[in-house]
Amino acid sequence: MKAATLAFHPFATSKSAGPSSRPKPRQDNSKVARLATPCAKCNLRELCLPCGLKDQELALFANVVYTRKKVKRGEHLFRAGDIFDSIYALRSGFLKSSVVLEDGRDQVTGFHMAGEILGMDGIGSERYTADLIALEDSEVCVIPYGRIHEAGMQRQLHKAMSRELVRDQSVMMLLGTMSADERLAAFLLNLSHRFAARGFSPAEFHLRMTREEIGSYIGLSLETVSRLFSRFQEEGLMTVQQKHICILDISGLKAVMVHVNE
Amino acid sequence: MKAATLAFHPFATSKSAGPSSRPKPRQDNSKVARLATPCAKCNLRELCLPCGLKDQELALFANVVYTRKKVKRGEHLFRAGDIFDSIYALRSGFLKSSVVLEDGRDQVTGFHMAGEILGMDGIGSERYTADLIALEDSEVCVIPYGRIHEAGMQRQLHKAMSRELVRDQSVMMLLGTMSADERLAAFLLNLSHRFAARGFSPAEFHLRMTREEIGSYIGLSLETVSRLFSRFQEEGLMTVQQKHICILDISGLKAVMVHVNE
DNA sequence: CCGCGAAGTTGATCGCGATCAAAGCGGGAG
DNA sequence: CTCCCGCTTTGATCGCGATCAACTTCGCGG
Repeated sequence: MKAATLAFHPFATSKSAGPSSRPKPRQDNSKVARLATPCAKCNLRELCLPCGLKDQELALFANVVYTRKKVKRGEHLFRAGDIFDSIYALRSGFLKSSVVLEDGRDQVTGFHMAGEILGMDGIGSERYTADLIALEDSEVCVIPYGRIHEAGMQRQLHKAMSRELVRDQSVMMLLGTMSADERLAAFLLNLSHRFAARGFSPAEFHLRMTREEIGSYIGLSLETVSRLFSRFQEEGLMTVQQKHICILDISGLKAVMVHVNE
Repeated sequence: MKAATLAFHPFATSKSAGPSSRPKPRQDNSKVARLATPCAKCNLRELCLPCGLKDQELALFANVVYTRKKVKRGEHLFRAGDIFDSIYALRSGFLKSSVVLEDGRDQVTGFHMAGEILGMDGIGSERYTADLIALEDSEVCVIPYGRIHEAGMQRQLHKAMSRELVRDQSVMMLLGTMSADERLAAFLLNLSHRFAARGFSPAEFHLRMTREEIGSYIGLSLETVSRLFSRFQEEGLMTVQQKHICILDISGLKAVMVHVNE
């Protein structure tokens, strides 16, 4: 069911983009500036929204997606309440989404890596409902929602949204029924899996987020997250040096999720 | 932004359906049995998927939706793993969705009432990912996913899915950052709001689910849910007699969510 | 090079909510 | 009607994870 591992390096693609003098996209639809890397040549096309399209359809889609946008570490791609007009395909980098309650409490609701689609929460209400913040310098493709039908992309969009619904289900599961160890183990396994699907090592990677952000996402305090990292290390499941993670015993981690509570 | 209160009673509509000899829908597309209540006459059209469609488009949509299905209390509409082919519009009744972990733990992931769309989690993987179980005798309209485009309903579907994404966000918020009192208060306010949008009293209603199901949904034990009901009653916020709920002080309930933790 | 602030680690304590247990209550079947 | 079973309530206890606090490490800019 899972597609074969892809061998490319999306996080290293946007370095040669040149100086900051990027041309404004023109309003003239009939003759817009083409992307240096249109979808047909994009490393992420097996993973991104156009996934599964034929060449012909891909060309149509490329007509709609002709703008890129860079978001520097710490900056917002958009904020909750901004009016919705586009969804975004993450080309490179790493972002988090978070929502804020009236009283100031906030929670991280997701971490996003290359190939994922952002901003779909805005379709329903014409406004985005979450903040999207870059955890490292990132680049997205801008997909104007109003033109999605031109490309016959509705099906793909349905699928992307549906997959997000399913992901939310597992997070609800995690927050609703799992103990602290299980949550962290599940979180790490999820990251590992997603890195692997992008051609990176499933065992060794760099955390882009702080302990506090992890804790917020999985419903724990930052101290508990830190303690669990230490304990997993003692138990030989992994090594942790700051944000550099190395999973030594994947099946051991998986076992945490069943063994702990017997 | 919220539509005016609607005055109808979807939960009382399906009684006169007669004996169990309901005709099988025919395969012949050109001349299918028409529904007794097509979308154009349905009480739920302001709330349901075709919401916002013009008469003409509505007629197209009604061509696609020509089957109903009854689900008795305790029965499944579908199960996690079943192959996906249709989404469903809930016409009357009340259902829960739940997912099961390998080790048997399960969690309720949602409660659903008239006008809501079910099964969208299946679009991404061609399989449903949750169990859908009726908590009272219910009736749904069957919407074959493969024919959705005929009706030009993609936009509406996007919106429905997006709204569900946003709802999931608030559940994650609830599970991730709220205390027990806040969770139950938020849950009650949500129910109240949804009943009101369907023309029922926002203050007085009947819970279709058990304490255990509530607890599962909001991440608490059934005992804690029960204790909180008792406490809210002592505090004069509401009355509880088994499953019959009466909210006496809505703003008091809202205040629980900020006042408790100062 | 040093100094400073942000991020992370570790320890000690406390309280919320889970868990175990036992007693009411209610509704449906015979 | 009565019995029975599932749901609910209430009590007593315990443990996980939050919180408060102190200290360390890292990264960055001057």
